[in-house]
Amino acid sequence: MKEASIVQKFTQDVIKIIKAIPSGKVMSYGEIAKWAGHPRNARQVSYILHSMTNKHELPWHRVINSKGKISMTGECYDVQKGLLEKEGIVFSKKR
DNA sequence: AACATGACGGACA
DNA sequence: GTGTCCGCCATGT
Repeated sequence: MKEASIVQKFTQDVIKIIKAIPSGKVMSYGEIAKWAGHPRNARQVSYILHSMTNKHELPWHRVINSKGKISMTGECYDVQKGLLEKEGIVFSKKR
């Protein structure tokens, strides 16, 4: 009875996809958004992660941008890099 | 309702 | 391959 449920449909879908990411793999926001049925909502995917990270155990560290690198603003970048390396993931050292 | 913001993506120089 | 600009769209004020 809440239209919000429809909006969260996108959120739930994104969460399910991210949780389905296998170890040693990474997905870009655009890819996830496209699989969720909203190929232009890459930005919203990042927004969802911000909202869910502390409520769901999402491997958000496996979610990166299309450039194959982490974008985040802040120290979290270092945390992600460490987690990714622990998963066996390596990306361009430049930038 | 309108404006500003943002863990992005793609195109262009 | 790197740097810069524009566009997409939900969320917050």
